[in-house]
Amino acid sequence: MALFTYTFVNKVDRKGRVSVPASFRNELARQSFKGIAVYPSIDGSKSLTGCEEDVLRQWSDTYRADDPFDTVSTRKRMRLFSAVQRLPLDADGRVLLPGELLAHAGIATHAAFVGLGHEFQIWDPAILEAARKAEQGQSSEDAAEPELPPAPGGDR
Amino acid sequence: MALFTYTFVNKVDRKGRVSVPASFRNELARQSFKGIAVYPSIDGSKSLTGCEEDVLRQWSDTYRADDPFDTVSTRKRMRLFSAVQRLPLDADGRVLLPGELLAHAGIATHAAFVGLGHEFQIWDPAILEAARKAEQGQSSEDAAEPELPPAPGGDR
DNA sequence: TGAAGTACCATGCCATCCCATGAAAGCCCG
DNA sequence: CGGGCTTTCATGGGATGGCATGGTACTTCA
Repeated sequence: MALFTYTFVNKVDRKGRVSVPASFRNELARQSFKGIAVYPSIDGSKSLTGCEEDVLRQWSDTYRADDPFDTVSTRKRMRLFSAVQRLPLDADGRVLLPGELLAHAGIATHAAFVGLGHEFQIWDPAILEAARKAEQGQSSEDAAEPELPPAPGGDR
Repeated sequence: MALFTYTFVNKVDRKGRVSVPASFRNELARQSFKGIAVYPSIDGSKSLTGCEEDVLRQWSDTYRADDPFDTVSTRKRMRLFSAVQRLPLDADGRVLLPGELLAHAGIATHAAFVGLGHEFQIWDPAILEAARKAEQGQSSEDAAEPELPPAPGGDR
């Protein structure tokens, strides 16, 4: 299973192309489809989420057991799957981010690939920085959750 | 499970390479991935923390079962994984510390590998010494907290 | 025929690989 | 017990290949 870590900032060229970080590509190398699955993040943030196909498949399998009359399940699946795009990697390890996705994430010239374990997110670096700051401000009132250490310093 | 002990000070060359102490490497030898996982220490100190990659994999596997709509899980994973860099060992047992991590820890020419049991930290030797001194100063008034033993004597 | 998308090629930097050196520790054997 | 040999480590440098990035040619569809 793929493991995505670290935060890489790459440039987006005029055509909307971005290099997927080499370490991410290595994690993807095992699967048959040479590309990534990307969709607007469902946590409401201005970002995109990407993962392997296998992860989507696994989620689909869990929803499969749901009651067909369960409208919540249907809404979730719509939210999750209806906007997923499978972006193929070109020969140089880049993907073309469609304008729709770029707009959703507010990405213009740079894209930050953020490793989240089995999946990753793509952010505009400035928006990401702002989101981290905002969360750090909250984290003090979040102290009720002892299992989670304070965020590692926003670097760079 | 690996057990890291003692404090080793090694040189950082112009390219940012450091030899991982041989005794640490021996502890890592069992796992498949030949390398270490490093991230800015979450205790706020000017240092890096390192561990085996297998530990990350275990964390990732537990999160993997989470519902994709669980935003708390996503936030946790962001804090856990977004700053973790996986550094492969070269043939001579060295890793390349990226400039970002060197800057965070204030490391220039020397790096102190500090064993902490199942994980370890990487410090600039001078900063480590200062931190130990500062802690020793506090330790008398800190005596109410028995969990923290007095800092061991300087290394060598 | 133009515009948009796609595949292919070019470049410069940096990480990785490979080899060399030297110091220290362990080992064997007299 | 001591001297020389061997091995393990830490360290340095040069060379090669990968990677991010930019551009150009070609294809496709309206």
